[in-house]
Amino acid sequence: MNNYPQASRILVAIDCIIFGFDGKDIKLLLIKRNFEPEKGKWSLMGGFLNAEEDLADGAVRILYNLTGLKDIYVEQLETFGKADRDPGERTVSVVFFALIKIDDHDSEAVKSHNASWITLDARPKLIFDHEKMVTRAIEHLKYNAALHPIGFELLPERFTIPQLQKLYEAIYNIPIDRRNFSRKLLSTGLLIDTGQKNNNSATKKATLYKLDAERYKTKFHSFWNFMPDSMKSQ
Amino acid sequence: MNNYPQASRILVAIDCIIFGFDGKDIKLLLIKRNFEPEKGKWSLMGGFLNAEEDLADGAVRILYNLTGLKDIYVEQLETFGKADRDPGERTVSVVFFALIKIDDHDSEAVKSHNASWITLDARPKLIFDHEKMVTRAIEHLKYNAALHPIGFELLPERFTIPQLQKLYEAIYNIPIDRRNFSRKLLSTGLLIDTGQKNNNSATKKATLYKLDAERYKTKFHSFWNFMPDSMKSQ
DNA sequence: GTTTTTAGTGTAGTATTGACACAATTTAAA
DNA sequence: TTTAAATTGTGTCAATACTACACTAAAAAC
Repeated sequence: MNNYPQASRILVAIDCIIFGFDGKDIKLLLIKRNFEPEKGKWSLMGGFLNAEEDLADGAVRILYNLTGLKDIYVEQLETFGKADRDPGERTVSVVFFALIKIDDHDSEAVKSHNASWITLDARPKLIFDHEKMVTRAIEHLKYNAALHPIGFELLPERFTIPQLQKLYEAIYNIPIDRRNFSRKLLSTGLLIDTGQKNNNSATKKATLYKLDAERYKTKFHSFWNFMPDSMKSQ
Repeated sequence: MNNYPQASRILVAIDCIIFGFDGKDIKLLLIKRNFEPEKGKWSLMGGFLNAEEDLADGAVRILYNLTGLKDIYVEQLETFGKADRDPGERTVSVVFFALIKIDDHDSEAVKSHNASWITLDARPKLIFDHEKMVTRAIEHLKYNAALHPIGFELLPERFTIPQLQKLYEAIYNIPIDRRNFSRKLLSTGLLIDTGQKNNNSATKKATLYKLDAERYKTKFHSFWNFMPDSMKSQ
């Protein structure tokens, strides 16, 4: 069966931008390629879409191979399709955006892929158009974290409001007023007080919250103002 | 040169969702296929990505073929990649989202492609997964028109505030308070009073505005609240 | 002229936000 | 044991933005 004899068949790649948060900095999971081409250079984790594989399944497969995690937050970000983007052969790359709880990942799998967590500031030069992909992903993170409750995906299941604030301060690289932030967050009704306190604090222990899973699902697509208005015009 | 001998080469299609506004309803430009496969059925305008063509150029080419327009608002929306989405052959489709000023298009080109403007409510069953693509595009329009000044792309260069309001009411299918809408719009500083009045009105003639091109560019990525808050939680 | 329809502006009450101060908790050092 | 330092939790007030309204002006039809 060949309905489209004149059309070109093209390689379809999948590349993954994987963000994590260590309590202080936003980090990217990048691999130092130990295979050709471009062996020894830094790149995003990726692979090719298989002939009979759904696109979304391909992304999950590649993310699982690197992190050992299956239930992580993934969004399709954008497809990069400049004709000359891969000098080896014409390749269209579908880029996925993933947020993971950094402590959950399988460090053996990461090590075997020659991958490392690298802060955004310290990221090396990347192959092909991967730097553009990362830039686009950072924009996406900044844009969406202000409107939708995705920040939680980067934190442990139980987290404190100060932790969440540090996360947002890292994303936007600005200081946020503690009191206004706390008021805004609690008013969303997304947070449930677990009754527990954080114990890795050297001073006053903060309350541990968890997400209200039901509300999180139903309200995910609402718009929120997680950030001060002044930030949103940036 | 074949660096990736084991990977599969796949057809890459481009499909375009083209929105227009006739002053009353949001419309979609759909084609009734006069070619195989699925001849006689309704679908989105599309085509295959050429071997040495940039992805974005492919979208512009396909949009130009159908509408005769080159400078239109286009965004990449999402790539659809279910393994079985095209029964003819495995095809990954990159979907583009376009907004056009409905009076500007080349009606001869549209006619020759067997295409028609169809209101959202009246749209027929579409081939493959095109209905999912349309649903996704409508979501995207609703989401983005509330936050960014994209509605203007559907109106003539000179437009009135009541026209703009009818557009937003059509997008969200809700009535909007005239006075609050006008105040909010003018406060963005995006509108320039042309000094002219609309003359296709049977009663009081409305002021014609145009976009402040400079402000439009620099402020495009700011968040705005074009819609009442009550709407945004839907 | 009078009526009908649409456009343009104003205002008062309410809710949200931003900028701030103060009290409470915990550990470590004095 | 007390004190200091750091961090968390809560409260208040003024400014701003939003909502729900009412009124005036312009244009054409009768």
